[in-house]
Amino acid sequence: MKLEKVTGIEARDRKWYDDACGTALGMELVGERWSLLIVRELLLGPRRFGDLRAGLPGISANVLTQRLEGLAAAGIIVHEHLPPPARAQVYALTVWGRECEPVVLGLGRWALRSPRHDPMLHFSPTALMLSLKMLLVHARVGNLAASIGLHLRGEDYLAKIANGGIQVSRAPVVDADAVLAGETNAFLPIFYGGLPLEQAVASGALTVTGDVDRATRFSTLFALPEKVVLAA
Amino acid sequence: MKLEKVTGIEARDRKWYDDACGTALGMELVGERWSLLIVRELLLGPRRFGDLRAGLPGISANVLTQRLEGLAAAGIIVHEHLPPPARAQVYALTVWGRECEPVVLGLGRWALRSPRHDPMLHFSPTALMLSLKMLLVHARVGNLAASIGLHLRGEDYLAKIANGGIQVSRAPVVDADAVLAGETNAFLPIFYGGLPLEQAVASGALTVTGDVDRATRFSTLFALPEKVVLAA
DNA sequence: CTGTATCCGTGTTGATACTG
DNA sequence: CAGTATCAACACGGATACAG
Repeated sequence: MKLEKVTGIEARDRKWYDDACGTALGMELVGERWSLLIVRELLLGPRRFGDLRAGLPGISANVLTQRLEGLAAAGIIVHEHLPPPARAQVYALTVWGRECEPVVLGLGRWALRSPRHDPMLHFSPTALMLSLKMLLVHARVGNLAASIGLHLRGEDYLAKIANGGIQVSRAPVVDADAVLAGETNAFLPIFYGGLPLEQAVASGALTVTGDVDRATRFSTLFALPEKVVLAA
Repeated sequence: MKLEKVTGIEARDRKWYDDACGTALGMELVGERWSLLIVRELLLGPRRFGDLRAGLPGISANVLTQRLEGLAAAGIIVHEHLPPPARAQVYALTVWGRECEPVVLGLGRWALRSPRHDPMLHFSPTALMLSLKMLLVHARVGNLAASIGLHLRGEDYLAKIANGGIQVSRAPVVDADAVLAGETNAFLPIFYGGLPLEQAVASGALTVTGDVDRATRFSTLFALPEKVVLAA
């Protein structure tokens, strides 16, 4: 073989920041293209290769493989081969990996003040569920308690409002007070654009079953942060 | 079938994630190589081109130029040409840009659990001051009030402990209770490694003037997060 | 279905040298 | 001091082919 191995090592060194600062290390760990979005897709539980591709518009298989290897080598995710007869492989966050959720949410909340944000782009079910956690206006919750199911791209998700906070998970929507179903992007005008839920239902953008009142109250708990005004 | 203009546009598009998720937008805004570290260097106030190069080991001038342009175009920083006779150019965070401080600190705090962290690498004065904010153990502060000056690479910094919290800034060390001076890396064993301040002074690694008692108490307020144990 | 391993065109990075 | 110009590596994304 050639000296590719040597140049490969040098290339890796060049990718690092040589900085003792934790933030620099953080960017080495999850700052590569796609890495943090892979973490995002795993925040609601283990996923398979194909699930990740579906949630990440435009990533190619080889790059996804590389990133998964890198994240696993760093101890942020683990690659689990489930035994037969399940015979599935999944990628899951480690405990430490899950601890970066506040960073993922905080970055998103900050970035959404940018005028550059375009809500018409692809929006994965996981991203939608996390956005609820990201953009809940705590002051609006009051003493509401609700368990709202979301049916997105064939999967069940759950959002639970209790004690002024919210929990989201990928879980069957049984014993939810109400269940919403529709395209992920159809939820944005309702949760963040002030569109009344009943109007979205009337237009056929989504469907509600169960306690419509509670679903309607739920739909008003969220808000996008105020946009930044850029000086010309 | 390919026109050069078209490929140029496609190339730009390729850099983005085409994702409505805020986290993806955040990675577009500050996820490029070096970008978040430039923001870090600006968190304590405006800096000049040369200051940034000095704080960022290994960045090249052309890349720094590109990143500054990108961050300015995004509205995260502004490039200010000061009028004569000052005749200096500085880069400063916008109000919105400053708002990502919690993300910078949170990412650093999370990443420092990695076994990959190497405290022997380059450490900029700004990174040291921010690390105090990042790694303060609130429970240890009690009712301590202290104003500690740090003299780092010819510049004065200030850390103020009050009301159980900490404030850091780039400011003259006048009316500080005590002033510490030394290489940035010399502070790590003291703040995060449990090395007694007096011992570091005895070894000549740094100097203390003023209220040594208070400086010593100050030096015990911080801790690195617990390291992650990686499965073999 | 779940990846892995190629090749290839292009863009980005970083080192060096250079200019105002 | 504050950038710009140039250029050789290399990483990326897309396509494709292929293996378990």
